[in-house]
Amino acid sequence: MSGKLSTDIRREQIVRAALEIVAEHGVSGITVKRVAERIGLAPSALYRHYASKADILAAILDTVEERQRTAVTAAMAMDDALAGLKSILMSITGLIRDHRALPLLFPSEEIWHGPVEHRVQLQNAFARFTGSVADLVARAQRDGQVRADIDPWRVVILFFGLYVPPALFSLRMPGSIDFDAQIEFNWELFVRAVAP
Amino acid sequence: MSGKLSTDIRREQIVRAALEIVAEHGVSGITVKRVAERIGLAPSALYRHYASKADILAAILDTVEERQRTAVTAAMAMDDALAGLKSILMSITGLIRDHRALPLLFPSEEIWHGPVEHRVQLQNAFARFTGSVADLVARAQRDGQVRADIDPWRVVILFFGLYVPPALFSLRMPGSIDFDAQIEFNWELFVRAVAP
DNA sequence: CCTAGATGTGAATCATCATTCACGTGAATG
DNA sequence: CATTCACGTGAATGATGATTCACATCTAGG
Repeated sequence: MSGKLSTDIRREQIVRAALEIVAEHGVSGITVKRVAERIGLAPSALYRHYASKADILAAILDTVEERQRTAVTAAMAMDDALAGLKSILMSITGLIRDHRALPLLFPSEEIWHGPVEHRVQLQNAFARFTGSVADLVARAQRDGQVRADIDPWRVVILFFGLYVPPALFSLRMPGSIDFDAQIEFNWELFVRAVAP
Repeated sequence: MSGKLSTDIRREQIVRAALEIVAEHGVSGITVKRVAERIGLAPSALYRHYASKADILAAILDTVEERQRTAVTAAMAMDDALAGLKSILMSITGLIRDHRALPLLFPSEEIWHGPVEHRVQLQNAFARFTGSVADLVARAQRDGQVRADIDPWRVVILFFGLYVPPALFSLRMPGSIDFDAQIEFNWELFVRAVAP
């Protein structure tokens, strides 16, 4: 019906479809059948483009990882460390707006107890991310934007608290929260909390 | 081998086993076979005690809900509203220590797209919880412990940020975080952030 | 002691899922 | 224009999972 398309396009379609499915049915809701019918193919056709379902998951992780990486790189290049932190926060919230699935992806069992490469991939991406955030915090401390008597790593965890709950709320109780306004609110209180 | 036991005991065993499994394999990892073998029964035996797997999930929700409810009730009875908030935070972290599964339970797809009763049950428990926290925040505002110019509901979401990320971190990257110390840290910065 | 109802079991059923494979088909390239 | 190869399909296959059921066995109450 819908003609043949190149593997490049199909791979993109598959990742996009899978990400949508995660938002609607969770990571364990990703099913070869579901992905296939969402892009109008027979299940078996997916194997022309990815060797396995695990490969699809890996591709999802790649996609998200790359967007996160560019966001972080841009933020690290900023002069104002605190502004860099806010830039990361904004990039992440943008990412979450695009893929509401995101807050379900990190804790998902399929990744953590699936093939080891998934775990390693996620852990590496995560270590890079938290490491960069910690760097920014430390820089902000040197610049007197953040009180110097606290452990940057602790601040990183607190930083996650700025967007994870809003993301979960807007996924699970949509309408009960104004995502952007809440992020803005959380950021302001965060700045207050860590101010010297 | 292990003799026959009363349904009351079996039901408790089943819920406990299922909760352990959630911590190890995620909510979608709950399997009749797994639960059964963990308590030394044949899979079919579970149906003597619960009508279905969905019923087991509901029982899990009941258990967690009840502990949360008693914790909140105690906190609401306190004179000092801010101390009440901290008391809730401490109860929740205790709950999380007992059932590391907890932070996976709330967002899980099995609950949100399973039988409608699950969704309703969870939403109600959640509404009760957030409502109580919001009450405490409002009281703290009246008592001058929290600045009065902010929306209590926003503070509630921020409050979640105090324990959700630490819980996820200690589940997924155990050893990378001192859970109790991080909670204490987050609480202190929270107090600073919302102070008048 | 002895029976009835509560517990427990293994086999069977039906569904879903990932994956494979022998077989079509279309489009670009010579 | 013909061929080739990437792309697509439907029908198996083998796992796994929830659930049922006819049948065993234990145990409490008479």
